[in-house]
Amino acid sequence: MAKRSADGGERAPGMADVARVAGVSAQTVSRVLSGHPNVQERTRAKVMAAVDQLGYRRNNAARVLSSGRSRAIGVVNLQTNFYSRAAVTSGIENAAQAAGYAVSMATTASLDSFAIDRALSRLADQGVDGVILAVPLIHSSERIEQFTRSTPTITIDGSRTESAEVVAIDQALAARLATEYLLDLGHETVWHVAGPQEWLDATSRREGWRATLEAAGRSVPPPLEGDWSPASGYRNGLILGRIPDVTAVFVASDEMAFGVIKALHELGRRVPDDISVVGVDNIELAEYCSPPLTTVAQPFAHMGALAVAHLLRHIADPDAAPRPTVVEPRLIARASTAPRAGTGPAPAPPTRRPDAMAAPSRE
Amino acid sequence: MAKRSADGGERAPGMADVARVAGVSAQTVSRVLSGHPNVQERTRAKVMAAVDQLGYRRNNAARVLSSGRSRAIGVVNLQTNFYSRAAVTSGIENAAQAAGYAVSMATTASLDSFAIDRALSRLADQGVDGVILAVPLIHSSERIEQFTRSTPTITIDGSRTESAEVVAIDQALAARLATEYLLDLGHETVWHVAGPQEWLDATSRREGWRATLEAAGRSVPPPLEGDWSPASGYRNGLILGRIPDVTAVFVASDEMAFGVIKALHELGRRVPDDISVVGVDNIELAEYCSPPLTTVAQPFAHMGALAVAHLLRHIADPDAAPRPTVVEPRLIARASTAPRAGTGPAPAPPTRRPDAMAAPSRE
DNA sequence: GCACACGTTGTTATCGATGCCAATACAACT
DNA sequence: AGTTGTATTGGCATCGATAACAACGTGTGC
Repeated sequence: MAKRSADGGERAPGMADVARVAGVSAQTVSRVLSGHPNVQERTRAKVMAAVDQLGYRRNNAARVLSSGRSRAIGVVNLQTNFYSRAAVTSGIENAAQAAGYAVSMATTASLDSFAIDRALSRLADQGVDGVILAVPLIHSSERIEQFTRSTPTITIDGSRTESAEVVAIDQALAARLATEYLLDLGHETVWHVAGPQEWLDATSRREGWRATLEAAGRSVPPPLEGDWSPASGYRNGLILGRIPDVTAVFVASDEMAFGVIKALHELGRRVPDDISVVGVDNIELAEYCSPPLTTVAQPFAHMGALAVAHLLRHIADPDAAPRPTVVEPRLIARASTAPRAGTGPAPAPPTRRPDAMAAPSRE
Repeated sequence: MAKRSADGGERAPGMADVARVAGVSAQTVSRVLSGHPNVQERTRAKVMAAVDQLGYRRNNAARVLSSGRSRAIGVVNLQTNFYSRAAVTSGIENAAQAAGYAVSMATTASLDSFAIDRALSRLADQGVDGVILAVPLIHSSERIEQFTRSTPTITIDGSRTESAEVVAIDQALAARLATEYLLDLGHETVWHVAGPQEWLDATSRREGWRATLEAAGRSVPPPLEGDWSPASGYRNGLILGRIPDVTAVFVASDEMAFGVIKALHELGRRVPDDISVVGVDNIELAEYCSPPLTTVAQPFAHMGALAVAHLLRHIADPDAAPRPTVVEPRLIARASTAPRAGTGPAPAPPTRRPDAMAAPSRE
């Protein structure tokens, strides 16, 4: 019944053992270890000495049971190797760790509400204090809504439920930055390879792209759609490359963008000479593949940290008003884009200075 | 003191509540929920009905405290976005989840024993049943050894401690596959951009490369060294590209390999026409960047799953004999490699039959 | 000089589920 | 019929820490 260390019949020391060695009560040991202010310095020292001597560690399960708080947060994530997911997760872990919170992961292979509900269930069973939902929530369900109502929840990337706070990157702005940059280079219009439309950020990018073109009075080509994978970019590239009009493409992710570029190359269209390509994400390889990819950098780690901050605030004060937060992406110009062939060496003055390269610091 | 649901004064239902509604004892509820065999079907149904009606969930903390097992495993990981780390982690999460175990993450920014010890501490505080150490352990420490002695631990990628089981990819074989492939293409010798030598898999690759060259009676060029980043590959590529002899390079990771290729391009050396490049990892973009990268694929997800399987076995039976396991990598030939320039369409007879892809034999 | 406040420490009840053991019921055997 | 066995169920102690409250000693103000 009791937990025993693996190497013998010895049981791990408990607070009572520490208390005995230090000559105080268990409660005092608890106070010392929790950093409670009202403890005499001498007592504190005695306790700490006993703790060191016994190699004592507090039993987390007992603390959770007793205090009702687990000091753990859960993250629901998609089971993929997308750069963006990993980057956000990493930001979350750092921030949580710094705040003294543990992170429990629950990945889901599918986006249907059933699968997501299962992931949330696992986290609830773990007794997490709060949850960061880092997957798009296409269809919410009654069970999910009930969960978000009873457990502090932050959603990332635009998953929307009634009772959760949202932290997101301004995807419409990302699309606008990319599209305007291409228009400023003299391209007549800009084609788009979108992400899967179940993803809210994919639809936001598509709408941002469309709105930008319309605002500039340009024709809006029919959007293509991929699934974020390089392979799907490649497939779409094989289509785009066969359309003579195409001189500029905004692709909804870097990984798809490289697939597009590969296909264009195979069809004999040069990038950027014949066709300019802009991606989104600024993955680490974006600068080192050929050609270096112009892209829109997203502050993933920052967003993860922000999500944690909001979540902890929400845990501390469940009644605080939700406060949606949007962080801004940034264009990074590289060599996959060029002035439209025929417009000459001096492109029309850009609406924004292309100075984004100045400090391309990754986070 | 008690945990209350966020939306009111109601406390979450406990086993006693379920028992009352079902008209049985709490103990019977526990048995039903644990899948204990000796429960009458009628009783089980009554209990399940009560559980549904109340929306009851077992309190994890109480279970852990009472049973002494947490059904959670910990993973120590490096705080980076390396593809390999993410891929292994994903394999671990799937396998753990399938086995009904939760996963707790602890990332470390540095590899020194102090930082790793802190990560292990956090996991120990969480009360995990076992740990997968997915970072290289350069210097073990007494505290780390003590931890691995008292907690089931599996190390991945060659971190070695006295008392932990090891699951690893055969890195020497990976190096041999790459090097032999290049020699078979007619290259006189093969240069090497190694990973940071604190990483055991980096040194294993370097030694495998060296041994293969020596076995073939070739000269062994001085190895270069990067830090896994594309940028470091680029820096090394700027050096390699200035050495006329170089016709073939084995780079210890795909991301560095693309950095190398970019530098070679900038120096006017064509890949693969002038210089062949082989990477390691088979990241998703390897096929879609230009040129498509010949690389050695590593079964990351499989390794993660294997690590979990071993760990759970070890948790179930702490006295079982450690059983180191090695899984085998696989060469994937793409377009970044070509027969040595000047050897004509028919390369010199290879030192080994170029069947490396078919059935990689162990050494 | 007395009452009161405050800082410090100890005592007790409690969190919620499980392990162990006992008790019951009912079937199967000698 | 008596006895043994087995399946099912309940009672109680327990896991290890914390919350709430009580108790103690000391200083302070009136």
